[in-house]
Amino acid sequence: MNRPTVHDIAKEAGVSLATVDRVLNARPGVRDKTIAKVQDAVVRLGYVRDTYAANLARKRLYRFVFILPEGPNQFAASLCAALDEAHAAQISDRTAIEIVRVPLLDPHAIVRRLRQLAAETLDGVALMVPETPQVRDAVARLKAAGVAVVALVSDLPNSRRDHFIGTNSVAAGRTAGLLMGRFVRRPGEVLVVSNSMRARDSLERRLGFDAVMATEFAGMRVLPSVESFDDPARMRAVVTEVLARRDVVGVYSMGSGNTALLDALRESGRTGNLVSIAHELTPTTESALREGALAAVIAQNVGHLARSALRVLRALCDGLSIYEAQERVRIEIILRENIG
Amino acid sequence: MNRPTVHDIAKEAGVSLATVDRVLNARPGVRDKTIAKVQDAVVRLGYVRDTYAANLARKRLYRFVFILPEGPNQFAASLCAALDEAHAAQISDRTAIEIVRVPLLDPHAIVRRLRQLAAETLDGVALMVPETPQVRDAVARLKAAGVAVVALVSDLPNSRRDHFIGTNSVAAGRTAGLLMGRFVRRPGEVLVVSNSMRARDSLERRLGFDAVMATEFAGMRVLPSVESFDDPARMRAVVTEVLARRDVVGVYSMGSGNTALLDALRESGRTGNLVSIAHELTPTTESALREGALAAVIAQNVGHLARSALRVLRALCDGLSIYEAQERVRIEIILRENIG
DNA sequence: GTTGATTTGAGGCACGTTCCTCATATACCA
DNA sequence: TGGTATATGAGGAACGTGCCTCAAATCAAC
Repeated sequence: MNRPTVHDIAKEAGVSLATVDRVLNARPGVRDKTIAKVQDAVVRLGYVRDTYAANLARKRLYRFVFILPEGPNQFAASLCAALDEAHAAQISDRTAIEIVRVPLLDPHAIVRRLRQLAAETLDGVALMVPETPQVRDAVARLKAAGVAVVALVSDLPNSRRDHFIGTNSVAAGRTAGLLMGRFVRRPGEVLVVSNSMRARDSLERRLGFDAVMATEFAGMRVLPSVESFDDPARMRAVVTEVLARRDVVGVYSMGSGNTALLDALRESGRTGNLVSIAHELTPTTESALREGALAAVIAQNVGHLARSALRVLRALCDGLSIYEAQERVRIEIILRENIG
Repeated sequence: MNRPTVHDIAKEAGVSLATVDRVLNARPGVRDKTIAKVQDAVVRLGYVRDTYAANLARKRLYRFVFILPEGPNQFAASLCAALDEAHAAQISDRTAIEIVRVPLLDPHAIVRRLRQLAAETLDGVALMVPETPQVRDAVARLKAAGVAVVALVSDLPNSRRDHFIGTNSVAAGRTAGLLMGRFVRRPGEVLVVSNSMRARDSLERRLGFDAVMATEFAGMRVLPSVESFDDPARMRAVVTEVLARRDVVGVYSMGSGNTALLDALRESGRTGNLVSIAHELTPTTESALREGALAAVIAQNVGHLARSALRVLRALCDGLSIYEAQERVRIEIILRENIG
């Protein structure tokens, strides 16, 4: 009736507790035949190790490192805050986390930092960095050293990462496109801005956005992406100029840098008859939503990202299966009325 | 450095382990002065009981009952499935759950069922039922018997429930209103349908919906609510008639019964130039989204509801604080592109 | 100053697991 | 057949907590 324990396994397999333990923890010195007997009993009884008791006995401490972009990135900042909060709330969790900020645009710095991580003192790493060959190598090294690796927010599909925690950027872009098409009430042009089209996320969002706009809202012309390269002044200047010269009915901001964008929009005095859509809920985008300068925000819940990353890393360390339904990060649509 | 244990508390307070145990578990036979000494040490060291070790020691089993509406309610069905899934995934959790379906429209049956619950064999109850005086009394009885009580999906604000897990219905209605106003492209009338306006949720959704429509989209006229009383035939007939006679540009479905509504809409052949918005993601609404018969669905994630209910009930049983950020259920907007 | 009640201390066993040690049993090889 | 290497068994201590018993200390009231 009750959950079977190691004792039950020992009895069922007709071996001693010590042997069961050796098998369960893959320690050497057991004949294959005996291993099979034990594993058989495990299956028959449906034994599942009590992780908490095991962690108690071995005084386990999960040591995780989070690699996040540095710089004036509000999204990364709120993700940091969410991580701290999740970590504090799960204080009973035997988990130590370290957050490392790296310059996003310098792949070598990222890899240098990854190399410094001593695999012996590390159980898992969560990475929010662009995929480069160097990063792929670094991931392979970590995996070879037995460290769990998850990609966070932005996937590393061609690396050996164990798991990706985040949303599908193409679908997010499609969602933005659908909202844009339905919100805009007259034909015209749509301005698309981004920090840098080198980022995979921006590319994929654009892909999805364009696909929907082209097939379903052919009355609107989507202009080529305008890049700001993390320079607020440039963002302001470019946006101001385009708004003045062209018949813009919508603005889609694919990346960060929304503060400068919104300043330019407000200055133009056209927030009233423009549909603007941005990504990620930050203090900037939230207040813009409330005030009406942004029509919608496409977001991923940072709290969810943080908690998922911690849960998935732990499951990977324990060799447990991952509860996909809980870890799927949803593409959220935030309007003025459902911010809370 | 490490988490303090009861041993550390004993040392810090200058008392024995037994006394610390008596204080922590509120057992009698300790002088007030000594209690204070121990509690002081707890605060000084920041002691937090290791719930897992405690549960291990006392072989704790959490026994929860979920009261959900019976009948052909797709939302309740998917909530059931989500509960089963959450429960299975958290098998290591020493939790036994029982799901009881009650006829929603019969308050007496609900209360009769609640009376049958033996408080001695029960740690917590989650209720998804309309608030009536009888239900309030039943909640008070459960609380008096030391049972944790949470309201699920639909709040019981005037009862003694410990917690509410769900969304703000007024805000959900406002969100629907905002979407309706922005999606509809010409003046006209909006049809609002509901199973029964006696349900608090429907009333509150209508309130929010009307508020937004009136203040921001005055060009549209919102018709009085049409009630179907859980009768698919009636729903079909009424909707078909209204669509034929009036200049309807949008349909807002506040409750369940979407299958019949969608049948009527499809039959009318007007899904193409109607904006229809419904609540809750079910097989019916999901396929309607994909096919374009529904423009949007306002939803709460049933998986999240289920997991939150389990977590909150456990936290209540253990006297732990609730991690609000994780338990806040969001008002989700689902379009064709972000269903996943 | 004694009595009796209350409060406190000391310790042990349990929970399910890990990780030891030490002794014994079995298999293999010469 | 003996010797050696390998497998297995038996048992114990520990992790942090709960819960129990029994004895000792302290206290209040007489």
